Amino acid sequence: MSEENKLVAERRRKLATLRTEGFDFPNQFRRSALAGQLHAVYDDCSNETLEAEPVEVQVGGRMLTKRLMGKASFATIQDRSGQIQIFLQKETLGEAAYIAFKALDLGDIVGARGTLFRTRTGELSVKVQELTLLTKSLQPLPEKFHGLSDQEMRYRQRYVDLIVNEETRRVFALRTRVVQFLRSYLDTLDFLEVETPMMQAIPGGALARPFVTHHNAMDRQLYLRIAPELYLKRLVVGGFERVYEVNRNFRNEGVSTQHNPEFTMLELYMAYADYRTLIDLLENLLRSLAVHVLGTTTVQYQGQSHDLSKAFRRLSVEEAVLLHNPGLSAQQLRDVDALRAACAALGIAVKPGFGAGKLLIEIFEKTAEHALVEPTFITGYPAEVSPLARKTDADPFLTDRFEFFINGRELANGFSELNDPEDQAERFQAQVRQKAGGDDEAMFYDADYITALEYGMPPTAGLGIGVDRLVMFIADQASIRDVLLFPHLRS
RNA sequence: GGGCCGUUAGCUCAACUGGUAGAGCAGUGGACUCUUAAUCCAUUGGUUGUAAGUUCAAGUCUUACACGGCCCA
Repeated sequence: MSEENKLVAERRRKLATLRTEGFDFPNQFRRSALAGQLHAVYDDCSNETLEAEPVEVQVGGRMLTKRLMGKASFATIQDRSGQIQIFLQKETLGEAAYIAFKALDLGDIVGARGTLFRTRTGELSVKVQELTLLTKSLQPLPEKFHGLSDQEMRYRQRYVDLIVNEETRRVFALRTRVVQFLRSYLDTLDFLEVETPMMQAIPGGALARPFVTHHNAMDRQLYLRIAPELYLKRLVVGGFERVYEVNRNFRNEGVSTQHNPEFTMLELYMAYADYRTLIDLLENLLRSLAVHVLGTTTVQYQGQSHDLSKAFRRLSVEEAVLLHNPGLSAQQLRDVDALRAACAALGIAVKPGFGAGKLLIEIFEKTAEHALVEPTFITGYPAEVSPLARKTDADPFLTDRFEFFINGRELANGFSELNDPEDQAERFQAQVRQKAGGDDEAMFYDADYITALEYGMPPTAGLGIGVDRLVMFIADQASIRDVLLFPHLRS
């Protein structure tokens, strides 16, 4: 926009006038109370009580509504705790101050000193003795009734969304409580929170395309991490037997309602445990989380009710595939030719290098995953697609791995860790062959990680939880962008 | 990557089969000492996402592009 709009110009004129009168964005005003506290403490107080023993307060916040009359006015100010109404009379303030108040704009940030009272309709309010403009707002706020509803602007100008949309504030406050809960839950179990590199020379721990960056001083290519896994397991080798990390992973893929290029993962590693331990841990964690942040084990998600107090469903990949593909038999699930034919019938594009495990997972994702609506643990993932997981003793085609689904979406992934350094080296080599064959999501060979395993990692299980998706579920949001303060958008 | 939908005043939305773009809020001026989506009177505000095209005439039809939303891969 070449010419600034008239509403902004009007406010700039007001600011220029204010500056000539000495306004300088003052910062000495201090509050004695927040709106929410005042409501909590005094909402039950009668007006007689408030007048008998006057409560003087200093409140401050953004002015969101204004109801002007000739000699008295009401306005609402909002602080981090909520809103409170202020009442301004010409008689109390003096004529000049009252006129100055009338010239304020919605969105201005003010400080008010006065006493509490209750209006005739019973609303707790502050009768203002002195009003101070603290910050002049130059940009007009969205319409007061509908708020800001344009999705793009809500994401691009999240600060405006937060000012005017209570629901947005609720979701992000809830997100913070979810993350706090995850930390406290693990801290209680004697897990140690750690931080590991986000810039890695060898990106590992997941099958995904990495972002590439460059370190100028060292003239080296670095990758943004796709997962913290290999570093966290090095710490288990080091004797940190219970560790976790909560932070960002970066994956160079498309954007959707379920994907953002940077997203938050909680990964935890627990020595002297196996994947079953972590299935139980996750089930308990989710149940406790719901009770802690929502006050109930019944979670409503997009019109669907999920009762987390019941034992979660458990099913193997192969069972799920057989359930949704009546034409396939158990024997065929290990038969490359049969699986290849099934993929062709389902319209799944496959590559020549795909083995039975990879083909099986393709069929699972196409036919079964979306149907996992109720909370479900899926177990028995093929070794071919699980290069860091321990093989199942009785059936080395599979690994001791699980994923957790709600509403057809993967929320978590865990397994008994592969701690045999020679097996791990072979799996890395298989990945390198796939990468050479054109699979740019395949893993690199991480020699130092093998060395770490050669020092000996105790039997260990690990779990990763997609925090954004978990928050989507808990906060009943359909899009990942609604649980990310600043989601990725094209610029 | 593919399909469908959307983009109009600062914001929320109208504008029928193509016929010179309207309302509410916000703003401006005025009235009003208990309002709370305050009310009442008056009033300013638009290169209809961008660029082409069809037409006497385009917000409306066509094409391309940009950005967004939903669905699919």
